[in-house]
Amino acid sequence: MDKAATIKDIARRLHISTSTVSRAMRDQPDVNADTKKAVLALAEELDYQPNKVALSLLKKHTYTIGVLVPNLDYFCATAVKGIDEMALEAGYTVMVCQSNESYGREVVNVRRLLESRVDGFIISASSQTKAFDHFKRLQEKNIPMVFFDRETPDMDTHRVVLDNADGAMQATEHLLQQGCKRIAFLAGPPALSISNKRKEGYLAALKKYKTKTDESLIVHCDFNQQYAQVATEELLRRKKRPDGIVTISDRIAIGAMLAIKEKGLRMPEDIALVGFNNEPVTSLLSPSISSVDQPAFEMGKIAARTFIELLNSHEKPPVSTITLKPRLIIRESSRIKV
Amino acid sequence: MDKAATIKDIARRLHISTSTVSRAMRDQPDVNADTKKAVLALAEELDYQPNKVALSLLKKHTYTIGVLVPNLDYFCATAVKGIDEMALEAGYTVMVCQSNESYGREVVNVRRLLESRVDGFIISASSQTKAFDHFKRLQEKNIPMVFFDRETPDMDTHRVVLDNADGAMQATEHLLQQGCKRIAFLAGPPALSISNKRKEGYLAALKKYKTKTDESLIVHCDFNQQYAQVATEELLRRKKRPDGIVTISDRIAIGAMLAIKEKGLRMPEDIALVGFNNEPVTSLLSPSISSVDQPAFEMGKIAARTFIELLNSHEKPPVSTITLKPRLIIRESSRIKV
DNA sequence: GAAATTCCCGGTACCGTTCCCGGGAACGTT
DNA sequence: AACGTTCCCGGGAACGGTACCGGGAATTTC
Repeated sequence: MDKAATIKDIARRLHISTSTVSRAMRDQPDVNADTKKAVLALAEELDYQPNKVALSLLKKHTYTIGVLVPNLDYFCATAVKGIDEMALEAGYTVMVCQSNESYGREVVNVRRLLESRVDGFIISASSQTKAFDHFKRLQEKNIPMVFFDRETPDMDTHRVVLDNADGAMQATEHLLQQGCKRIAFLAGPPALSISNKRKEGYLAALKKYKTKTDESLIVHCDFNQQYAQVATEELLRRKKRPDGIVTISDRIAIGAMLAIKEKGLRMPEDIALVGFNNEPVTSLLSPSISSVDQPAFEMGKIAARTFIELLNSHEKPPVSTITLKPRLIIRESSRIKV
Repeated sequence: MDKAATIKDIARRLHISTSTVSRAMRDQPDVNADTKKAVLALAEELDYQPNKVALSLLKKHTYTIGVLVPNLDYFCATAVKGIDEMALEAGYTVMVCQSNESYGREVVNVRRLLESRVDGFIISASSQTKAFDHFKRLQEKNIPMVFFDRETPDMDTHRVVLDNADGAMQATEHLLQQGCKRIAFLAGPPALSISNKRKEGYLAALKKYKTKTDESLIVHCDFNQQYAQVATEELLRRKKRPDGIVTISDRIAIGAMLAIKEKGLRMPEDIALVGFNNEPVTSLLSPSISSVDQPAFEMGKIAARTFIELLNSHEKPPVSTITLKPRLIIRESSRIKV
């Protein structure tokens, strides 16, 4: 890379001081109109761009946000797009790191981003993360951070989350209204907050409708479509098989769907199904799959906005939790024509 | 954010000079074993992390890669994952910017990343980009860059691309072998290199099988599923409707599929269909959609590796073009049982 | 006409780190 | 005893930019 033009180059060629050039570039007072014009002209000619690295060193912030996500699937990619949008508007750039749902990778990524001196973090934690020291260290250093989607227990942080319980509740309630009597719940890793919240909603709906809960109908299947398929096959082999399934993700719902089709059962007549995320694919399958929609793009934008407000306020604001509302999208997989 | 410990803090507390601390931290000679131990211990205690920003200023490189992609859909997200993987391994961090297929946004992103002093760029150009000044300026400044997927005409740059012509050729040839006589081609924006290359492959296959080409069967439909659906509806309304469709993306193929289903036509008996990208969704639809698989993850990894090699070699290596091979995955949408 | 004000500009320190150079102390070599 | 090595260490400059302070010249004010 050729060395880029610096403020010194301009100063030298114009026989003025770097201070003056600096002032001229930033449209500050205390600089003659003619010199300013000369500076600006030469800057244009040399394609001068202020060196953000030097500024970062001086001002002690980098105008970059470290974004930590488990992956870049539909939901996260959409959320990242929202973050990006907001960040760009506010003059920030974004460093995205994927943990691939691995705790070790997450720790490494935090470290790297910290070394790069990001101004703070926007985080959706890996599902395998059970220790939170790496996050707590950030908190001790008073580094701003905002969590979104995947919450972390035992930490006082800003969060932007979905009302997960409500989402699962809507889904479960819907199936109950359609006449389902035995509703299974395909959950994620046992330690995952969103999975547990959704389970609460599922249980609450059953309780509300005075349906007895059967713990054996709750199956943990990671985020794996394959695994979900196997788990569903097992469910369908039981003598008292479920007539409805609520899942915590569309991937899992698809796994379930494959198992149901394989078995030759009809959807929704024999068994109704609801996914979570409202990925575009759900509307394309046949039958199309009902799913709980979460405003991913919005969530990203709000997380970024919260983060930036956090940065700009110097008196530390109290931690806030912003909860967004899910919306059940009913499709063929659960619409029982009466 | 609390101020992080610096090398000066350590030096002061140990009554030694910053030079010595610096040497100790980097395991250099010319430092006594005891002092080194003391430095390391104190560094640990203060959770000292070298300030990369200061280093960047001094060394004139930031160990960050600017990644420019049109979006984060399946293909790009997978490629970015490959880039990320490779970058992490080599000690680089990645700044991902999405252009949302907008030329203006792309220009802005180049500028921002340049201000952030990334060491170079890995780029897949926006489909709306027809002027390349923003890229050429990079080239003039000798800033390393590698293009992947979306090529740019008239520029001598390193590239990692798919053999797009071959991919479309395989798809078209396959349909011809299945007995299709009138094969339509759903293309992308007319200026998009990958679209044009694939068109060439399509035409080459027709020629090879001595099938006469009909320009009216080539329809440009952006990357829009909706538009593809409308375009296909129009195709199907013609008196001499096509009996096969080759598309340049799975999104477009899905649009086409919706139109075909709407019309009540059978796939593949009445009309056969092949997509491009081999997104997971293609295997889930019914009928499942044949698609040309491209090794996105690999492409990302190779692009990153090429980029890093480019950085490390100081004598400028000649521009290289690495071409990866596509692989046609045949599914129900085009498998005609004879 | 002296004083005060305005208008411009330059010098210097600083951000955190590395690198180069120089030099003192201890040791070994003749 | 004089010299050369080796081992450690510190001082300064540099990276590119901004902020603060101080000051000369021109202009205004009384």
